[in-house]
Amino acid sequence: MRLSHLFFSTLRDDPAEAEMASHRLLLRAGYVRQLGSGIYSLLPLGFRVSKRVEQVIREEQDRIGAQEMEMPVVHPAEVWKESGRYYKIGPELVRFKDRGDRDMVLAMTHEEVVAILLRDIVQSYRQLPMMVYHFQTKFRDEPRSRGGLIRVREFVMKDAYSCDRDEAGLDKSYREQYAAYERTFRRLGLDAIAVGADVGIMGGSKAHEFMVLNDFGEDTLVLCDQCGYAENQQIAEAAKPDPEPEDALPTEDVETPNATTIDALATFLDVPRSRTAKAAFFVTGDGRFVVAIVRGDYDVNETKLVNAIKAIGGLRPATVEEIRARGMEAGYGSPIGARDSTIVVDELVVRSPNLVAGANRVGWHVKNVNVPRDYTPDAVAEITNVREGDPCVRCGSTVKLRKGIEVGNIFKLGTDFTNAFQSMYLGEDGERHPIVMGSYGIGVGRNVACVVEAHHDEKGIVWPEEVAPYVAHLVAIGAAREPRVTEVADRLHDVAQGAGYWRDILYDDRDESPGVKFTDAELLGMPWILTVSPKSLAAGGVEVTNRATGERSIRSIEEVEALIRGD
RNA sequence: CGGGGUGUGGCGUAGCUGGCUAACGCACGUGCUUUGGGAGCACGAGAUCGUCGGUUCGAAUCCGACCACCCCGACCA
Repeated sequence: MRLSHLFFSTLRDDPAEAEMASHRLLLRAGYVRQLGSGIYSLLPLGFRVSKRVEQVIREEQDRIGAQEMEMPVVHPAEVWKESGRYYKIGPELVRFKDRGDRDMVLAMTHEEVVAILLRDIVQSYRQLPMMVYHFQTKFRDEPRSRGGLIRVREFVMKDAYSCDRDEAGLDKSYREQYAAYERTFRRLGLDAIAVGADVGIMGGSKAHEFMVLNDFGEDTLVLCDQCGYAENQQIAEAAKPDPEPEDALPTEDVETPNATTIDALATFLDVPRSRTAKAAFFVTGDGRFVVAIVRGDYDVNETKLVNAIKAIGGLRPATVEEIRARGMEAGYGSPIGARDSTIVVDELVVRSPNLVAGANRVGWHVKNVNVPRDYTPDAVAEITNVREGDPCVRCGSTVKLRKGIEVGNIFKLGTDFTNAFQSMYLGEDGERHPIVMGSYGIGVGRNVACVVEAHHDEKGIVWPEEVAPYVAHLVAIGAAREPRVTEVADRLHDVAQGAGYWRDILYDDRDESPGVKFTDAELLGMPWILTVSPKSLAAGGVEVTNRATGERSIRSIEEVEALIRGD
């Protein structure tokens, strides 16, 4: 590919909006362009990288016997109504009408379609197990996109679906996908770790997320170096040792002016935050009012809270008015005297005697509050976030918290979808059974961005060979002075056509100064930079530079041809 | 949706407080010179200053509404 005709342009200045290295470099080097919030075009270079990433994923899916296919982006809404997700999922599911006034949706994922296909196609246990996958555009109208390709609204995802006779079969498929994912991310040059995760809108019993550590990550991971414990903070269990036992003392009102936060309260009363109880107020998607109580030295984990009370439609923070309407006071809140509320208490609070809690009047708290003596919980559950330095729930050592980006996930779906769609097979026993499903996703563009996050330097991108858009970047210098330069460079470019794994090389044939060409070559990040110049020819051929290590050497033209051919 | 911020040629910005010819660097076109690390000179093209409305003799600048984008939160590959 001649750079003079490549549809791209490099930027000398950093784009103002790009904060992450991957976003900045992909924009500057001409791989992607933004069209709208969370909506990107892939320019030819970006498209090639994307296809290379897909190819790695494809090979690893094929290796475990998954069959590639393709399912549609636009679905009749009936499909999503039948599974119930049309009603469960909020505005991130884009709904519209076609010309016949029929409800339609843009697909966020494809469990429904797979279940329908299974219903049509699979009749007998002999057809199982079976795994399918496709690369397809998803549209999710996310509340907020961010980080360039890290979080977008339209993106291509590899989603695979395993279909088994029973749980044991699902376990096997799940393990195969787990292993395929480990191989996939290793080949992409990503250090991904698998963490246990919440099942979210997918339902099902078990899920792992594959994470790469990154300060811009949107998830917090709880990691134990000692025993290898790794879970998403959303579900990681908090190990909370028993407090010192004390006799329950009588409650006592205490005036606490302006102590609307735990920090202010603890400072004012000169007690540790662990001697206080914190109240957080939420409203569920279906209108229930929830009071969550945790000890002052912990934070509420909303995922655990949602799961503890099976909140429909998630949670949103309650307003001051809503809190007051239930007999409580924001900033001075506790369940004492609460009305029309679901009271969920962290189990540690039940074990902690004589806490300071809100009095539900402005400027006042209550000392020596004890549960269940002073109020009655509707539920007691473990609903706090693990904190940095907490004891590991598995081995007792100390955990650390790190930010991570989710590059892939695997879910044990079970039979929710196949039951909803009556996707049954006839078993050896002559009975009809629901097919047991798993689903497995990898976001292609996000992985491209993560590869750049992991593989760049101050000059630009440094592609691993496995995903590089081209194996080599050929730079011709001093062609005006020495006709042989053009002659040799053209020849190398010709040799590259259709040759080797990459089928082509990038050839900078532009009439630019050497500085511009070298700078662009380093920005674009091909694994090998080939320089043809009067100097290199005099020295015996072509200068070959390894972009990653900076090592350079002069090779004969024949040797370089062999490199390009991939010999 | 709540909070914060930004919209001025392709990119990065100045100008806005204190209204009056829209400026600078890069990129772009032509010519000459230059050619192993973001070249020089000359000439040139390119912006109804996000949109709509208001104030005013006069608005990029002041006021209002709207739109878009970015950042922080609530959600996910």
